Amino acid sequence: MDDDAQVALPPGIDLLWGLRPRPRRGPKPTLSLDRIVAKAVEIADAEGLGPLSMSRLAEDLGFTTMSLYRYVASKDELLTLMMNTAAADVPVPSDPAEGWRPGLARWARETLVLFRRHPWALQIPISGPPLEPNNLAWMEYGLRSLAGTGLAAGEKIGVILLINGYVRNEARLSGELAQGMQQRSSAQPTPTYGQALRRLLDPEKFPYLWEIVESGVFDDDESYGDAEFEFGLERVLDGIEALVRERSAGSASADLG
Amino acid sequence: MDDDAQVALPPGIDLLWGLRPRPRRGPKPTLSLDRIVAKAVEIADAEGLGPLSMSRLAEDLGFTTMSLYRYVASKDELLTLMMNTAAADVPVPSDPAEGWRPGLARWARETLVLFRRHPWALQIPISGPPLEPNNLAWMEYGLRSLAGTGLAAGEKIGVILLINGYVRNEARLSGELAQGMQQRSSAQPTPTYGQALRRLLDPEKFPYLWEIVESGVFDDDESYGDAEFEFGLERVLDGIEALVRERSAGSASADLG
DNA sequence: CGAAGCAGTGTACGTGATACACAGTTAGAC
DNA sequence: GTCTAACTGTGTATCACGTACACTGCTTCG
Repeated sequence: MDDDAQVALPPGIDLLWGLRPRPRRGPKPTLSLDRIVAKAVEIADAEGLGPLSMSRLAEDLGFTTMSLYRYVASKDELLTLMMNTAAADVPVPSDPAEGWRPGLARWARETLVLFRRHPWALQIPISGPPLEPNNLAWMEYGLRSLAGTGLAAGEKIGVILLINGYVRNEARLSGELAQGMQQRSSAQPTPTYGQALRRLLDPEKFPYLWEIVESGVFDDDESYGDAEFEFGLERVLDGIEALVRERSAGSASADLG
Repeated sequence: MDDDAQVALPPGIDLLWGLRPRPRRGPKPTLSLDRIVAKAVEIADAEGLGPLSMSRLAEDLGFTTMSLYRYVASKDELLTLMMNTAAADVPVPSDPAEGWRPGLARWARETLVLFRRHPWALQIPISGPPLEPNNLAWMEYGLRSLAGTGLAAGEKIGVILLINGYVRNEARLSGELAQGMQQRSSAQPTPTYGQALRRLLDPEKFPYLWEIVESGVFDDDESYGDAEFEFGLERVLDGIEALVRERSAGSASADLG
């Protein structure tokens, strides 16, 4: 009648929270979970998720493929562990006097750094809200900034998800762009986005798009930089500020009663 | 010295724009590209991208696996074609008198419908900006609303990408939630997000998250609905409105000279 | 009318994830 | 101290999947 192992957790989550019993007998392990995950992250950082196969990973570690399965139940589980590791560069506790807005902005920038450092983290298929300890710590970090705002619980989550979504999207866009540039500098001649559109588009059928193409914005590779990120972030924060003001006004009058 | 086939386009793009020569001799085809892509979309809509294998697809069509390769160069190409088909429910030309804000809001809602209908479209690995005709038409549709705003070309693109990103994120979130609910109703007992967090979290290490957990928002499956979408959308549009106002004020004074 | 080009098929290969059984190793039970 | 269960690293095997290649029979153009 213990309720500990009652409900199934997604693969790898129990391991991350130390809920999986450690082996007691047997030979000293030569490999280790940490080394496996670290190497996997290293490969994914450098070459993406595609070239990361269990055999490739094992080879880079100097072991056989199957040895990895002594530490990891499946590749799926490995990906979960990698996700947790990617979020391990845990942000410093922010100054409590910092306002919610600079706090969230800082959170957003650090999240962007995370996704730039580990672009594959955007492509891991996610089956639900995060349960990895480091990812939850990251969320906690964001929530801390909202503590004094008087927002309802659901609203706080909404704000966190909104910003996280914004950052993810920016990271994805700049990642795609970087990928395009990389391809262009490689062997086969891939055209610029602007070049491709000029060749394909019928100006009469796509007048508005054509106008943009003609402006030349699509021709330089440098489009999506930090300035765009900061600008969009401010827009999103503006929207949140409206909500915060509304709530703090309401709760202030209630508190003053 | 023709410059037509000079530069390489991503796989499938040439086909979509009618740039691939049609075969002249040989037996009458029994299969067709349209049927293949339609069936592929059907499978992906119903079961996701995972179960969509070339053999499964062929079987459902009543042909052999290899017959598909008479119409499609690779699975990658097939995915591109599917993407284009997903965006085929082309939006009606909007009333030109409609303001930019309701126009963009409508565009956002229709994009959300697209991603709800074809959740797999969010998971197709994208290597760059869209080149599929229907996806470009979709973009064009969004740009039309921005015609009278006086925004610069780069800003218009930024706005379009911002909204598209917001919608993608909301669709992803509600998709994940639906997936979780589906699993919960299946055989193995998967816990609610709230249940899982209650079991894993140390309230002292995650005080802010714990507060949310205690509030119960994580316990009902109904969290992410249309109300949240509309709310967040209005916030994003608020941010854009600020930009538009700034630009129209500037250009107005310039135009009046 | 004859051959070039093409549709659908069958076979085959390479890769990737992973189940399973085996040999050597180690920590406790007696 | 000894025995054995538990465990590590490995080799082998299987299955699913994407796709190259060669074959047969049909169609259309020169």
